[in-house]
Amino acid sequence: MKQGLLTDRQKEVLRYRKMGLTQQQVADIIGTSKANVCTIEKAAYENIERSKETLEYLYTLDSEHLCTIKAGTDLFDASSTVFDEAEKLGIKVKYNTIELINRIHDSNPDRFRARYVREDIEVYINKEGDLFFG
Amino acid sequence: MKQGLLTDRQKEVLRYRKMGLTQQQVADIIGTSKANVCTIEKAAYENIERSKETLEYLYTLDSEHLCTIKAGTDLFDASSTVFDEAEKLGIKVKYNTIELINRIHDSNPDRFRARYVREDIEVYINKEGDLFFG
DNA sequence: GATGACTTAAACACTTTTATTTAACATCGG
DNA sequence: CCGATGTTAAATAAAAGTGTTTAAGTCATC
Repeated sequence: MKQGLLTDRQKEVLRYRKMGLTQQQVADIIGTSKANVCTIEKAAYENIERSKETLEYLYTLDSEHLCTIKAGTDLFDASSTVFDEAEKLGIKVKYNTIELINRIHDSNPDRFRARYVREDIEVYINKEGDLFFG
Repeated sequence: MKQGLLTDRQKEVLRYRKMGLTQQQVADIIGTSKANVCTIEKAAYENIERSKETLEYLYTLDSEHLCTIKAGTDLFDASSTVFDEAEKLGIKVKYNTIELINRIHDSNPDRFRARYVREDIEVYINKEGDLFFG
């Protein structure tokens, strides 16, 4: 059983690229073509994407879909929606408004510009009132 | 490109098992042996583990190694070390002592016996002062 | 000590992923 | 237009992962 999804080759490329090297420079260092570096890098990001999807799936296993926060929504409006939808399902959300907003924000800070959501966020809830964001 | 790491078979088994069925019952439903259900379930959990490891790795990519907390260390001593080492690097840790101890502990509760660390913990830090534990 | 729930190992056919080459294509700044 | 950077497609050999069977192995409980 391999540890993690990324191969040694993929990690190698990722590390050099993170350092700011071009694909050609990485290719020279690890002794291959730039086309190959591109392919390896792409495969690495696909693996990362798949890892995220896999863990996402776990949340949905014992949770149900609560609502979708649409891109452009104000974070404060979104939190109202979450509470309303949870109430419809008869589930008490585990967090107060402040905690809820922090949790949404922390789940992926890149998805916000100030108080506004940049891309759709799927919200899941379980019977205990835990929330997950996809 | 498959979506997520889990195969349809693995998801199927996971879902039935989550419902509380025994491996034998699942085996009867999906038409195979209980030994096979066990194998599929195991493979599913290995894939989940690998997904976690993969995303963990991402953190360490834009972080640098701060220190190693040796097995046997008192958690309170460890937190002092973390602050000292971060200061040497000129990075301000994002958390206060209490938050830090909670974060270390939450990262993997099994690694502790009361206040004592049971196995070595690698600590990584990024420029923002975020900490990650490997 | 038999039964039910679960785990493990070996072997197998099968599918998917990986790294690689080569050759072509897109973009953009100078 | 040229050169650098990056992407893509097709082909291929090697490696890794999957589902399956069979047979043997815990471990707890009645």
